[in-house]
Amino acid sequence: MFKELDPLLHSQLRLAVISLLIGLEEADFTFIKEKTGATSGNLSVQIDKLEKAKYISVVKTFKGKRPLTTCRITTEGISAFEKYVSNLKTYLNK
Amino acid sequence: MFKELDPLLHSQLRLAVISLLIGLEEADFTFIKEKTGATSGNLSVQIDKLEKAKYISVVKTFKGKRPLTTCRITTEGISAFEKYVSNLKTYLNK
DNA sequence: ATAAATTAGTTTATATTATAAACCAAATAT
DNA sequence: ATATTTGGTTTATAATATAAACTAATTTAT
Repeated sequence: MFKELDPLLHSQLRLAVISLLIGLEEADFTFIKEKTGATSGNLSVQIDKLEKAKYISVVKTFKGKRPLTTCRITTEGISAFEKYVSNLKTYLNK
Repeated sequence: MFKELDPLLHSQLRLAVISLLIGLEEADFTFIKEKTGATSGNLSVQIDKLEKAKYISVVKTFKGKRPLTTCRITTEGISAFEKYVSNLKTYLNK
Protein backbone atom coordinates (compact mmCIF):
# COMPACT_ATOMS: atom_id res chain seq x y z
CA MET A 1 0.00 0.00 0.00
CA PHE A 2 2.06 2.93 1.27
CA LYS A 3 5.79 2.50 0.95
CA GLU A 4 8.24 3.78 3.54
CA LEU A 5 9.64 7.26 2.86
CA ASP A 6 13.36 7.63 3.59
CA PRO A 7 13.30 10.07 6.52
CA LEU A 8 16.56 11.58 5.36
CA LEU A 9 14.96 12.73 2.16
CA HIS A 10 11.54 13.46 3.57
CA SER A 11 12.58 16.89 4.73
CA GLN A 12 11.84 19.96 2.69
CA LEU A 13 15.34 21.38 2.77
CA ARG A 14 17.25 18.15 2.29
CA LEU A 15 14.94 17.18 -0.53
CA ALA A 16 15.54 20.56 -2.18
CA VAL A 17 19.30 20.12 -1.86
CA ILE A 18 19.20 16.68 -3.42
CA SER A 19 16.79 17.78 -6.11
CA LEU A 20 19.10 20.65 -6.99
CA LEU A 21 22.18 18.45 -7.09
CA ILE A 22 20.45 15.83 -9.23
CA GLY A 23 20.12 18.43 -11.97
CA LEU A 24 23.48 20.07 -11.44
CA GLU A 25 26.00 17.48 -10.33
CA GLU A 26 27.88 20.20 -8.47
CA ALA A 27 26.94 23.26 -6.47
CA ASP A 28 28.51 25.35 -3.77
CA PHE A 29 27.11 26.28 -0.38
CA THR A 30 26.13 29.82 -1.26
CA PHE A 31 24.41 28.80 -4.46
CA ILE A 32 22.39 26.14 -2.67
CA LYS A 33 21.54 28.62 0.04
CA GLU A 34 20.22 31.10 -2.52
CA LYS A 35 18.23 28.57 -4.49
CA THR A 36 16.62 27.00 -1.44
CA GLY A 37 16.17 30.15 0.60
CA ALA A 38 17.55 28.35 3.65
CA THR A 39 19.46 29.99 6.45
CA SER A 40 23.17 29.19 6.61
CA GLY A 41 22.81 27.37 9.90
CA ASN A 42 20.03 25.10 8.77
CA LEU A 43 21.75 24.40 5.47
CA SER A 44 25.00 23.59 7.19
CA VAL A 45 23.29 21.05 9.43
CA GLN A 46 21.32 19.42 6.63
CA ILE A 47 24.32 19.19 4.31
CA ASP A 48 26.14 17.48 7.12
CA LYS A 49 23.40 14.88 7.46
CA LEU A 50 23.33 14.20 3.74
CA GLU A 51 27.09 13.84 3.72
CA LYS A 52 27.10 11.46 6.70
CA ALA A 53 24.55 9.35 4.87
CA LYS A 54 26.86 9.40 1.81
CA TYR A 55 24.09 10.90 -0.29
CA ILE A 56 26.37 13.78 -1.20
CA SER A 57 30.08 14.42 -1.07
CA VAL A 58 31.38 17.69 0.29
CA VAL A 59 34.72 19.24 -0.55
CA LYS A 60 36.03 22.32 1.21
CA THR A 61 38.49 24.42 -0.71
CA PHE A 62 39.17 28.11 -1.23
CA LYS A 63 37.97 30.41 -3.96
CA GLY A 64 40.74 32.99 -3.87
CA LYS A 65 41.01 33.65 -0.16
CA ARG A 66 37.53 32.59 0.84
CA PRO A 67 36.28 29.21 1.91
CA LEU A 68 34.27 27.34 -0.68
CA THR A 69 32.14 24.35 0.13
CA THR A 70 31.25 22.31 -2.91
CA CYS A 71 28.64 19.56 -2.94
CA ARG A 72 28.02 16.76 -5.37
CA ILE A 73 25.48 14.03 -5.32
CA THR A 74 26.78 10.46 -5.06
CA THR A 75 25.43 7.43 -6.91
CA GLU A 76 24.02 6.35 -3.57
CA GLY A 77 22.25 9.68 -3.32
CA ILE A 78 20.82 9.34 -6.78
CA SER A 79 19.37 5.93 -6.13
CA ALA A 80 18.03 6.99 -2.73
CA PHE A 81 16.29 9.90 -4.42
CA GLU A 82 14.87 7.70 -7.15
CA LYS A 83 13.56 5.24 -4.60
CA TYR A 84 12.10 8.06 -2.54
CA VAL A 85 10.26 9.46 -5.54
CA SER A 86 8.97 6.05 -6.50
CA ASN A 87 7.77 5.32 -2.96
CA LEU A 88 6.27 8.76 -2.69
CA LYS A 89 4.05 7.99 -5.65
CA THR A 90 2.17 5.46 -3.55
CA TYR A 91 0.83 8.46 -1.63
CA LEU A 92 -0.04 10.63 -4.57
CA ASN A 93 -2.31 8.57 -6.78
CA LYS A 94 -5.67 10.04 -5.93
CA MET B 1 12.07 27.46 -7.73
CA PHE B 2 11.06 25.23 -4.82
CA LYS B 3 7.58 25.82 -3.47
CA GLU B 4 6.71 25.61 0.21
CA LEU B 5 5.46 22.21 1.39
CA ASP B 6 2.56 22.39 3.84
CA PRO B 7 4.15 20.95 6.99
CA LEU B 8 0.85 19.45 8.02
CA LEU B 9 0.87 17.24 4.98
CA HIS B 10 4.60 16.71 4.79
CA SER B 11 4.49 13.90 7.32
CA GLN B 12 4.44 10.30 6.23
CA LEU B 13 1.49 9.28 8.37
CA ARG B 14 -0.67 12.35 7.85
CA LEU B 15 -0.01 12.19 4.12
CA ALA B 16 -1.05 8.54 4.10
CA VAL B 17 -4.26 9.35 5.96
CA ILE B 18 -5.16 12.12 3.55
CA SER B 19 -4.17 10.05 0.54
CA LEU B 20 -6.41 7.26 1.78
CA LEU B 21 -9.34 9.55 2.44
CA ILE B 22 -9.00 11.22 -0.95
CA GLY B 23 -9.75 7.90 -2.55
CA LEU B 24 -12.37 6.77 -0.06
CA GLU B 25 -14.28 9.78 1.18
CA GLU B 26 -14.89 7.95 4.47
CA ALA B 27 -12.90 5.58 6.66
CA ASP B 28 -12.87 4.57 10.30
CA PHE B 29 -9.98 4.63 12.73
CA THR B 30 -9.26 0.91 12.67
CA PHE B 31 -9.31 0.74 8.90
CA ILE B 32 -6.91 3.65 8.61
CA LYS B 33 -4.71 2.09 11.24
CA GLU B 34 -4.53 -1.15 9.28
CA LYS B 35 -3.87 0.47 5.94
CA THR B 36 -1.19 2.79 7.23
CA GLY B 37 0.40 0.41 9.72
CA ALA B 38 0.46 3.19 12.31
CA THR B 39 0.20 2.68 16.04
CA SER B 40 -3.06 3.79 17.63
CA GLY B 41 -1.38 6.50 19.64
CA ASN B 42 0.36 8.04 16.69
CA LEU B 43 -2.72 7.81 14.52
CA SER B 44 -4.87 9.40 17.21
CA VAL B 45 -2.51 12.35 17.47
CA GLN B 46 -2.19 12.85 13.72
CA ILE B 47 -5.93 12.58 13.11
CA ASP B 48 -6.35 15.24 15.74
CA LYS B 49 -3.97 17.56 13.95
CA LEU B 50 -5.67 17.04 10.63
CA GLU B 51 -9.03 17.70 12.23
CA LYS B 52 -7.83 20.87 13.96
CA ALA B 53 -6.59 22.10 10.59
CA LYS B 54 -10.05 21.27 9.15
CA TYR B 55 -8.45 18.99 6.60
CA ILE B 56 -10.67 16.16 7.80
CA SER B 57 -13.85 15.88 9.81
CA VAL B 58 -14.12 13.33 12.57
CA VAL B 59 -17.35 11.87 13.90
CA LYS B 60 -17.46 9.63 16.94
CA THR B 61 -20.38 7.24 17.15
CA PHE B 62 -20.94 3.64 18.21
CA LYS B 63 -20.96 0.55 16.08
CA GLY B 64 -23.17 -1.63 18.25
CA LYS B 65 -21.67 -1.07 21.65
CA ARG B 66 -18.19 -0.06 20.56
CA PRO B 67 -16.82 3.33 19.78
CA LEU B 68 -16.37 4.12 16.14
CA THR B 69 -14.34 7.03 14.88
CA THR B 70 -15.12 7.95 11.32
CA CYS B 71 -13.05 10.32 9.21
CA ARG B 72 -13.83 12.16 6.03
CA ILE B 73 -11.77 14.55 4.05
CA THR B 74 -13.06 18.12 3.76
CA THR B 75 -12.96 20.31 0.67
CA GLU B 76 -10.25 22.27 2.45
CA GLY B 77 -8.35 19.02 2.88
CA ILE B 78 -8.71 18.16 -0.77
CA SER B 79 -7.39 21.48 -1.96
CA ALA B 80 -4.55 21.43 0.56
CA PHE B 81 -3.58 18.00 -0.75
CA GLU B 82 -3.76 19.11 -4.35
CA LYS B 83 -1.62 22.12 -3.61
CA TYR B 84 0.84 19.97 -1.70
CA VAL B 85 1.17 17.57 -4.62
CA SER B 86 1.60 20.39 -7.07
CA ASN B 87 4.25 22.09 -4.92
CA LEU B 88 5.96 18.79 -4.33
CA LYS B 89 6.49 18.44 -8.05
CA THR B 90 8.92 21.35 -7.98
CA TYR B 91 11.23 18.97 -6.08
CA LEU B 92 10.81 15.92 -8.24
CA ASN B 93 11.67 17.01 -11.76
CA LYS B 94 15.11 15.55 -12.17
C1' DA C 1 45.99 51.95 10.27
C1' DT C 2 41.77 50.90 12.31
C1' DA C 3 36.94 50.19 12.61
C1' DA C 4 32.80 48.52 10.46
C1' DA C 5 30.60 45.49 7.47
C1' DT C 6 30.46 41.37 4.64
C1' DT C 7 31.33 36.49 3.46
C1' DA C 8 31.19 31.81 4.51
C1' DG C 9 30.24 29.18 7.20
C1' DT C 10 29.78 26.20 12.32
C1' DT C 11 28.00 25.40 16.88
C1' DT C 12 24.61 25.44 20.18
C1' DA C 13 20.15 26.23 22.03
C1' DT C 14 15.29 26.03 21.44
C1' DA C 15 10.96 24.95 19.40
C1' DT C 16 8.39 21.61 16.92
C1' DT C 17 7.23 17.01 15.59
C1' DA C 18 6.95 12.15 15.71
C1' DT C 19 6.72 8.13 18.18
C1' DA C 20 6.11 4.98 21.76
C1' DA C 21 4.66 3.68 26.15
C1' DA C 22 1.30 3.80 29.51
C1' DC C 23 -3.22 4.15 30.41
C1' DC C 24 -8.59 3.86 30.24
C1' DA C 25 -13.29 1.98 29.63
C1' DA C 26 -16.11 -1.26 27.89
C1' DA C 27 -16.87 -5.75 25.69
C1' DT C 28 -15.98 -10.49 24.88
C1' DA C 29 -13.87 -14.85 25.66
C1' DT C 30 -12.13 -18.58 28.96
C1' DA D 1 -14.39 -14.20 37.87
C1' DT D 2 -10.49 -12.83 35.42
C1' DA D 3 -7.95 -12.40 31.26
C1' DT D 4 -7.85 -10.62 26.72
C1' DT D 5 -9.30 -7.81 23.02
C1' DT D 6 -11.17 -3.57 20.97
C1' DG D 7 -10.97 1.15 20.30
C1' DG D 8 -9.14 4.42 21.41
C1' DT D 9 -6.56 8.85 24.49
C1' DT D 10 -2.96 10.93 27.20
C1' DT D 11 1.55 11.68 28.41
C1' DA D 12 6.42 11.17 28.17
C1' DT D 13 10.47 10.79 25.38
C1' DA D 14 13.20 10.81 21.30
C1' DA D 15 14.21 12.83 17.03
C1' DT D 16 14.18 16.72 13.92
C1' DA D 17 14.13 21.28 12.23
C1' DT D 18 15.11 25.89 12.85
C1' DA D 19 17.01 30.01 14.50
C1' DA D 20 20.18 32.57 17.05
C1' DA D 21 24.68 33.27 18.41
C1' DC D 22 29.22 32.76 17.32
C1' DT D 23 33.91 32.22 14.68
C1' DA D 24 37.32 33.50 11.52
C1' DA D 25 38.83 35.72 7.89
C1' DT D 26 38.22 39.44 4.21
C1' DT D 27 36.87 43.65 2.30
C1' DT D 28 35.64 48.29 2.36
C1' DA D 29 35.35 52.74 4.30
C1' DT D 30 37.43 56.43 7.38
